[in-house]
Amino acid sequence: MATIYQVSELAGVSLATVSRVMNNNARVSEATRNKVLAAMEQLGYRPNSIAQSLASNRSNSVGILVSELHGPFYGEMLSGIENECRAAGKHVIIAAGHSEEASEKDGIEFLISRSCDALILHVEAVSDDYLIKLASGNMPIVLINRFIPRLANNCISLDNELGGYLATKQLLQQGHTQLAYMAGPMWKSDAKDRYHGHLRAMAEHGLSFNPALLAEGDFQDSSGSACMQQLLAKGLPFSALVCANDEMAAGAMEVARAHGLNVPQDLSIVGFDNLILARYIYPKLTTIDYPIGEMGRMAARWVLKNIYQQQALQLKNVFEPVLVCRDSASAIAAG
Amino acid sequence: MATIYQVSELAGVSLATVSRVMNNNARVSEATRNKVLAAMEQLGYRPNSIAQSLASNRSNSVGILVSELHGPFYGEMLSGIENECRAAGKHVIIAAGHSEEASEKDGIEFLISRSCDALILHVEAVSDDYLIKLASGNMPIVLINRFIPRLANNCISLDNELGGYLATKQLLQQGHTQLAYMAGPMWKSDAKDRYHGHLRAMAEHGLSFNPALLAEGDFQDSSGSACMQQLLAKGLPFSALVCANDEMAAGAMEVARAHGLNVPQDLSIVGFDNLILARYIYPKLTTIDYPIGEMGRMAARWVLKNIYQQQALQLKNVFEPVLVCRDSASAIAAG
DNA sequence: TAGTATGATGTAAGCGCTTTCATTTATAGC
DNA sequence: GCTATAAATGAAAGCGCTTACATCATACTA
Repeated sequence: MATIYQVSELAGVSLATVSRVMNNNARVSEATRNKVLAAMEQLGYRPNSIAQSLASNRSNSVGILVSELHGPFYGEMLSGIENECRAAGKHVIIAAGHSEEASEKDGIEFLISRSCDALILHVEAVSDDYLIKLASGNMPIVLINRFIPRLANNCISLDNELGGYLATKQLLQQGHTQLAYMAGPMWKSDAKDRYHGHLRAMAEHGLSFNPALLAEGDFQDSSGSACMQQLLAKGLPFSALVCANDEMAAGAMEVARAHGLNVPQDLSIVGFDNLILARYIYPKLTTIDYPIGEMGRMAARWVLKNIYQQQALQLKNVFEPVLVCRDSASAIAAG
Repeated sequence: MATIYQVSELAGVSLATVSRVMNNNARVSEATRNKVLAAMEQLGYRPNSIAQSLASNRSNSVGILVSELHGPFYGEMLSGIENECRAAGKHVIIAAGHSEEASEKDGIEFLISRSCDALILHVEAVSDDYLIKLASGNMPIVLINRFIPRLANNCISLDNELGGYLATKQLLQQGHTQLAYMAGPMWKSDAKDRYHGHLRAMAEHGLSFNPALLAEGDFQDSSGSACMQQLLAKGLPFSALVCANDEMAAGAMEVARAHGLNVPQDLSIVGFDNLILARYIYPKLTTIDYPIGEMGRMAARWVLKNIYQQQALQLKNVFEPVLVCRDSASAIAAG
């Protein structure tokens, strides 16, 4: 690979001048600029971005930490971020945190040591305090899907409570009165918030929540199946089920079908996230849309605006989920 | 951030010695090593990997180019690669090529300029020649899901032809004789190979292929729906449909259902890829398993073995797909 | 006991770029 | 034509590391 030095020699100018035309951050005469560009062209010169980063202490790359690289949810998010960054000439470096504290911290350290200019984090296991401390350092961070009051400006989050509320309200409005709730792992704030939304809707309709109709899963479809088994085993009647995410809803639906229950005639089900699979399962899942791709894009914009000085961008910190009506929930049968 | 210099000062040794304990590639006395480790600990030292890369001309990171960041297929693949690399202390830098030649080349250039030690590429738009030329340079590359004879050693591929054959054969063995085929975009080699497998199975069973029962889609579910419409519109009878991938199968299934066809009673459908969605759609999709996660892992191992000298690893270049029987294909109804 | 491996550590020259500061050259004002 | 000012360029010092190579101490050999 040609280096800046060879370019400068060929063009008959100094290193500094070549650097100037690359970065166009200082005046260079038109004639010199052309000489340099020609030399670059001729040598097939490509700047070594590692060296640029070391020298400038800026890497033009933003670090992203997600829980997993697979799964529809993170894929959408990554894609949103990458698109936006790429369009602005910034690059992404990705690490996975696997929802484990040690691994998340390790990933963050890695991204920092990689000289990222900013970090976009989707972390779950790490504490608020840790993040607050991190944010007070000199690495800018933006948090996706997490809300920490003291870091409100750095958070791009969804109103999960509202989502839980909307999901439940839909069922209530369809006449259901006996609802079961399948929660996500309660140590995750989104799982908790969604559950609280559910409770609020119930209360608003004057219904008391029956703890026996609550099951706690882990957001995976297998746990949706397991929870459904549990719920059914209790023998308590319920005509509707609110699931804290789509995957558990899919697992639950399968078990329901195996038990001879028709969805939605015998049991209405509402999910949460509006993953791609919600359109594939049968019947198509009524769910709450989580605009994660859009939120990823917004996080990227946050970075572009705050770190790369693209002032014009409009930011939005909290997104509101909306209900997507499909076929898995219907009005309760007469009687 | 503390630098190696401060560590060396605190420990009372030279820069070189600190570097030696970090890399453990030279003997350092136990006493010195401990002093250095203690100093690192005390300062919370983390090596600056940019500087390491620049100095050593190795980055301990492998570049990955995928077509898209979202979608179940690439997610699995990325996840497989990341897991394997992470376990070996290597990191991944990801770029998306969007199946466009310019974009793929650009991504490759980016990864090269980032001083990756090797590249794992899932490219579709770029020519064989380009890749052969690239491989002859000094950046090691491994290709996933693509087979180029002259680069056979660098290819981790699936026997797509066999997959197409197996899918078709299953249907044939179930007694079907009138099969339709829904292909992927024929300019993609995997789409072509799968189709050829189909033809081979047909020929083997003495059946001639009816071109009117061929539809070419683009691997997306919407095109699966569109192709199914086309096929149905022709009014030609067929009792089974082989789809070049699961997503088109899902789209096709929906349209079939809308036309009052029961799957599999009226129409058997076989997909390809065994994406996660194959288990979610109803009826569950009979399909060909594409072990993409495993192949990603293998690509990572290729790099570990060939670039990072982990000799012990066992490599495998071509994977064989297997049939996964679920509920969307059944023996043809009597008569 | 001198002579020689051998192990442990230090010295210093880069890696390819950015950026400050100094210097040269062009432009304008009078 | 001569100075004051601005514009264009060059020189050189890093950025935080790695890695020959040199040096020094120690342990063996004969």
